[in-house]
Amino acid sequence: MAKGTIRLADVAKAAGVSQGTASNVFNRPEVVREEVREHVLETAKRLGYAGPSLTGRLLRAGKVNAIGVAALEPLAYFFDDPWARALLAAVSQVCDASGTGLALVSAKDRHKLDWNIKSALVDGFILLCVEGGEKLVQLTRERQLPFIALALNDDDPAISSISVDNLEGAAVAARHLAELGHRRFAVLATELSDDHLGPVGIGEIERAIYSTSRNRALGYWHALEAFGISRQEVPIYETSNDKPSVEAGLDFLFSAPEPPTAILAMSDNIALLAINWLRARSLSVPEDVSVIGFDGVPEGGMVEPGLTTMAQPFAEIAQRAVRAVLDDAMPAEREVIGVTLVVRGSTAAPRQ
Amino acid sequence: MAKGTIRLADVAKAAGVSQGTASNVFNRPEVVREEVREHVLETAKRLGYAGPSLTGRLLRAGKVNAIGVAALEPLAYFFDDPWARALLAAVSQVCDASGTGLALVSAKDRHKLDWNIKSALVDGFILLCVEGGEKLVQLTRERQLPFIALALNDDDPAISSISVDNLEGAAVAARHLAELGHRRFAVLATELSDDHLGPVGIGEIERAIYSTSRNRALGYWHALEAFGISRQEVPIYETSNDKPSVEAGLDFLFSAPEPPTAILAMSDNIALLAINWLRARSLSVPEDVSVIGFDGVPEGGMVEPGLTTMAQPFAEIAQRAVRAVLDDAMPAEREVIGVTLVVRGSTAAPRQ
DNA sequence: TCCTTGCTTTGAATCGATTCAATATTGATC
DNA sequence: GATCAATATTGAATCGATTCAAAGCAAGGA
Repeated sequence: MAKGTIRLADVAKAAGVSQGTASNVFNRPEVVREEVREHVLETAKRLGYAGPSLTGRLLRAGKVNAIGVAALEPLAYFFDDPWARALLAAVSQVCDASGTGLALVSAKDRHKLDWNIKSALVDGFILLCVEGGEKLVQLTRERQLPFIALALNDDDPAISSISVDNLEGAAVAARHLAELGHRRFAVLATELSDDHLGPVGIGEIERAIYSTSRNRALGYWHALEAFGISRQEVPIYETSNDKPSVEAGLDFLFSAPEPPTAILAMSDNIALLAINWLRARSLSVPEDVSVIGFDGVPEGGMVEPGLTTMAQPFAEIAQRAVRAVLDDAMPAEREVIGVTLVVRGSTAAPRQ
Repeated sequence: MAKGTIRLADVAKAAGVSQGTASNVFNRPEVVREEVREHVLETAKRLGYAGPSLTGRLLRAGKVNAIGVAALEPLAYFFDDPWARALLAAVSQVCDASGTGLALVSAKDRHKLDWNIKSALVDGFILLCVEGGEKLVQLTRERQLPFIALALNDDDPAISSISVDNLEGAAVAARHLAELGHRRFAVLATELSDDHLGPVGIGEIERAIYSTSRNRALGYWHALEAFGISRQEVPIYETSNDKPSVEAGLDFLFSAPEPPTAILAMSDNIALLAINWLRARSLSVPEDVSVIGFDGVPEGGMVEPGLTTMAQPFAEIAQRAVRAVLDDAMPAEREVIGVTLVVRGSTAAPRQ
């Protein structure tokens, strides 16, 4: 099965037509006389021609018809992290519909990622700025291709980005629980700053470098204060969105003299881990403890009890992001999209 | 940010060097005098040159340095199905290490997939033959690129493929439970044939078109018969590997007069769903019912109790597949890899 | 017969880089 | 200052297609 050394030119010559005609047979068949077309096609088959080489074609066209999704994370991140997964599922949906290819571009190592971004055959990038967003943006800039940043922790209006309304979303989440009657809250946070885990104070929140997490915290506070709950009363524990740190956080929070009846988790991932932990301690959800997540990943609907959460409109985000990249039509600077409360079984009024 | 109309030739001219030298500056910098190199680099920056265009480069090189993973499934399948996810995570690991790009090529619609395969910019394909494997192989053949089929339900030795030893793996799983003392078994099967769900008889198993499922069933039978348990005694329920059909299967199996104490699930996905269902019915795992899965997806290790399963060596499979595709070195026809029993908390001796 | 019109086909230019044999330059040595 | 080896640079060919202005051709009308 020697890889075809047969070129379009060979087919053209063998069929006794010009290269231009041969090209048309494959690209605009309607323009060439049926008789000729069939003859060329037949010749091509006889020669074992594999069809116009993509590289030759795209060199001419200048378009790859594919977009890259990039993150400063190990490649497996795309398949492990629920949020990334949900987002990618949505993106692939959109790509599918528009016949656009999807390439995964990622590396935990900055230098490697740089190389990967430089050598990805794509027309543009969607950046998952979970971590090191600015670096990612910077790396991508050099490539001089359209790109759009998702969940970027940076307010630079020169970078086109789409993110969700963390402030308002968090407020709605906290309000939901407060209205159910909860008064003792605790927050399990996603990363606020690099290289830190554990309980965090008020000042640290305000100075947190990751604005996604910061805004969620501020949203919680804002809503709770309307119910007379001061921010001092709400312990916040910073996790790295994985099992060990979330469990450490729960150990910490539930060793307090008055453990919380309501947990505000900054991601569904954290919330799901928390529910597992609580269950293993025979604390029932939602009877003993209510848990609310953030993101709206599909897994939240598949566990028992279902996870109450603030759902991101993944489909819409994906739609806009892909369009923006493909049309090189950066949206009006920073776009902020709302999230909606989805009430399932993991939240209820506290016990009497 | 007008996309660079600046070519290497422009940079070369502006810097007053030949195009060859300019090319060397980017590709073999050590060969050009430092002074010149810096000058060229500087000129490039001044002009806003985005670096050598990939299309031009690859046209020359003939290599894309990327592989495609294809499946006859909706694109989101790669992110939803635990098995696909685990496999892709492993593949991306390998790609990462060798600096190879990864493109996802998929569509539920055969015609669309055809087009996607035709236009994917890759050096070869890894085929996930969960469904419609032959079609997938056929489509890919036309592209005349190296490919390797994973989990192919077809014994055609002309197609290079890698699969796991389903027969032996299933036997080990059943033996494990039988040795613990179980005598009442039930099987929750993955698809045996198209368009069928529900309880299946012995003859149907033997005639099943999907050899993966068939061999697992045969493996179970084989091992159990050594313990004096005939195949007639073991109910088999065919699911489509999703929540509704698995739950229907459990409803069916546990409405029997003597419900099973051990469940043989043909995928971890099924096993995990089963554990959830049992728990919701307050049947404890493993005290009331033992459950064993198949695949060894990471999720199995993250739930409580951990899932006992037959683990596929994803890393090894990925490694071999990627190498085979990249080197165009098809392995010795069909490769079959063993699976290993991983005992966790979901299996134990039955209650007295 | 000549001209028009509409449809096919041709052939050369082009896309943006890499490659390599040939040539130019440099430095060291006698 | 001449020679030689080592190192740098050049320039043209090449990869495999697409594109489009121009040319060819057949049919119909004047």
